[in-house]
Amino acid sequence: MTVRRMMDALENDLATHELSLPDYEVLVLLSEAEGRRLRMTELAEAGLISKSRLSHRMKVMEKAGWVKREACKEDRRGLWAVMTDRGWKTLVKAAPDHTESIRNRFIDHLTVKDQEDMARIFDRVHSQLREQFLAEQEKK
Amino acid sequence: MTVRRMMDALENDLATHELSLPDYEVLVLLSEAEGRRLRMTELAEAGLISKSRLSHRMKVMEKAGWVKREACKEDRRGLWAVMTDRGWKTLVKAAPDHTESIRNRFIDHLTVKDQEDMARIFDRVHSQLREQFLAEQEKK
DNA sequence: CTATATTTGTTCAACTTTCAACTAAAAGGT
DNA sequence: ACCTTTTAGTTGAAAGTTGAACAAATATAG
Repeated sequence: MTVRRMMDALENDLATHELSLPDYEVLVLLSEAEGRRLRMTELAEAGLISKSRLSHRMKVMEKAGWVKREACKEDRRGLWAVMTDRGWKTLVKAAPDHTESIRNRFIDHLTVKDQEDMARIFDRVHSQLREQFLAEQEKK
Repeated sequence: MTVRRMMDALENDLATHELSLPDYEVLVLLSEAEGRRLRMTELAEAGLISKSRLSHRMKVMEKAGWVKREACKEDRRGLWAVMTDRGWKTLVKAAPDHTESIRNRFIDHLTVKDQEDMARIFDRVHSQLREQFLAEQEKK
């Protein structure tokens, strides 16, 4: 419940920049990548979304001009998802507000110790989930 | 990211009972209510979803036989969302597994102190978000 | 080499969610 | 009483998501 409200609030704050949270995340992932580009599959996995969903989403984001898809020479099945300058600018403009809104709604209300506790706990849960996830994949 | 993975895992675990997380939450809310019934609007607000969404979802859940809608005498515009026996049974069957899966994927990996820390932090964030939410509503 | 299996990304159909428009009943104001 | 506004809930179209089926390219095994 808390988490849901949090997400809603962040989503809402991002809307000022005409971005949805999922799209924002895609841009962040690309921005962090070597050459601001990732193969579609890498991007989908990194973003924890399905290839199908990414494919659809890319169509929209491409039309909006934030990204483009480029053929991949090394593997002719593949495509590079590339962030455009326009996408970069949008992200650079949105990021400070987003960070600010996280700060406002979350971090500022915690003591330093709280933050450390959170980090520790999330780390633990995260690695646990990854393990379970991998184990469940195995079975297939 | 951690949160997303967590939700995905829980959703997945619930699928055994043919329930989605949102539907499960609706059932839980009804189960906790006086007479296992709530007015549509109350339910939507409690579940943090839109009335329209609830309306659509209820149609499906009604067809599945978990809930039904009853006319409301006091206010003839209104409807009661009522949990059926069938819904109750489904919930009773699913709940232990769901709890178990939360335990598995989350709680068991935390010390008692971690749990206390989490609770404290979430309480704080939650009440903060509620305040901000209310303040933002005011402006309209 | 060649046949088979796997991987990459897209597409289609079913379903869910959102947003704005709408009906009907209840409340309020004059 | 009468007219306006608000509230309850639904609807329909558009947008988003999912999962299975698919074509094309590559990798693997005999």
